[in-house]
Amino acid sequence: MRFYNTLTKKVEEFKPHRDGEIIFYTCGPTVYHDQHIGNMRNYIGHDILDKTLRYLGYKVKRIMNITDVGHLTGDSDYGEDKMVLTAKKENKSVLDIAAYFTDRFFVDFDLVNNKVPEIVSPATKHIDKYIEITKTLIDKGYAYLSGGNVYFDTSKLTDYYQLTNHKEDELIVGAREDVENDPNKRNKTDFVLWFTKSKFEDQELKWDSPWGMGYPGWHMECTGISINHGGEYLDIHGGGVDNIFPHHTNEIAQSEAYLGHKWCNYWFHNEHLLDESGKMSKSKGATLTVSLLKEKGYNPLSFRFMCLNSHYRKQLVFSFSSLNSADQAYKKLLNKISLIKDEGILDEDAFAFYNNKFISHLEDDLNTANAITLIYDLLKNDLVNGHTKLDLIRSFDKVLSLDLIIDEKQSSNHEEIMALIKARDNAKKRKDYDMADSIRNDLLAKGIMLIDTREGTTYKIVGE
RNA sequence: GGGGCUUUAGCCAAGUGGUAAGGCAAGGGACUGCAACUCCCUGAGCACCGGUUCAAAUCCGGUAGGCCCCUCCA
Repeated sequence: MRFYNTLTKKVEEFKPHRDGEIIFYTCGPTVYHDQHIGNMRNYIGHDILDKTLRYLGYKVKRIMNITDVGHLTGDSDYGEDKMVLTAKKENKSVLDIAAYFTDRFFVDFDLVNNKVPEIVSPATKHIDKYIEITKTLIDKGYAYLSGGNVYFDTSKLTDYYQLTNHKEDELIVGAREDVENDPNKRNKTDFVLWFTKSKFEDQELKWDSPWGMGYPGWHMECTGISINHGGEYLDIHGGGVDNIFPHHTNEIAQSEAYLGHKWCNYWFHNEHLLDESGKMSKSKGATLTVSLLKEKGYNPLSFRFMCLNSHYRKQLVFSFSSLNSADQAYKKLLNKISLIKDEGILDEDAFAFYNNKFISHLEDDLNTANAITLIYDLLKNDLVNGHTKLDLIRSFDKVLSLDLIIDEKQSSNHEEIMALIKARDNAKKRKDYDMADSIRNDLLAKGIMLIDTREGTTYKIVGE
């Protein structure tokens, strides 16, 4: 398995710490708002990596956090906690808001057939760990108290910028105008581990700590959760490209300072989904979610199909015309597959041949576009029998998760449907087209679409 | 100002040294009571300029355009 490692900036062979076992951490959602389709593209990318590793036979333990506390707009104490802001606006408690958006997130997560990680943990469940880590960092001299808060001292590290090519002198603090400088910091890249002094006196979620009542800094949760659930060695840590700096950079800093050794060897980052005006943003008007696409009549899997036809490390511009195109292509593909007759016995050579090709595409930095193209090649190959084709596609779908095969041909009413098809054929022979159309329409209303082919009529279940 | 990515047919998109996958759309044809579906056929010399090479979309240099990051962010 080879994929691009942000840490080394190249595509490299993946080797976990323990043979055959992988600890894989994904930065999860901040639940003060809905996650838009761009966020979902990122989770689809992680899902493909997760499922590919399993397909290759690895035992994967995947961990994802839910950020439900302390996500300030900045590391200075002058930000505003988004959870609190939303709670105030909605007149609900912070945890109510978090629970609400967490549920909504997983609805969309499921709509695009993402597999839920083994461990999903809210940040608020690991406060003790954050305190312990912070305490240790102070003891080791990596952290200091200033203005009531605990800061990580980035000047204590020689390779703080290992994940990026930034140069200390060239960093512009406040490249964005909404960021204010924090006078409590010794170095401009220092960041908060624990807050006690907040100008937000109504901060709802606070915990006791050696430094007073307060709450953890933004970067701490991923370190705490991953170490609690994954141990001292992480194999893969993933997220969106925007998290490379400062979030992941700071995670590495505090985690390795705390552990005293190298923490995670592989960093996996997904590029952004853009809209026609540039980067999708939570603050840019209405949030386009997967659920909303569904309401508009799109199959959420068409969106997944669209994402998989592109590469996860390439920016992808979202537009409804490209979604329409993907939607059309996806439907056609399903049609073609539904017409495959389950004939013959498993052709093991053909299975191995195509399966190996499929694996080699995924092993090549997750080339899902080529993996999908392979299905088209397979469909066109007359030398492979239907049964083998179906087995292959069913197998590929373990990774692609596009619901390519609906095994419902033998559903309870199969006989009944076949009888109706026969009745329609007879009606057609009598040229009683009103009757024939009526049978076709009745079945369609029940979600069964008839397909006339040269070899006779078949059907497929279209649902709804 | 610094760092990174990107530019392939109308559109989406593979391809990282040997003379351009696939899909959508479009046109033509087959099938058909009609429709849908399906099947067959048809298209680009790879932003531009220069270099390396027997050979470049693929490597190097430059130019132009687009995008992202540089403490909200997937």
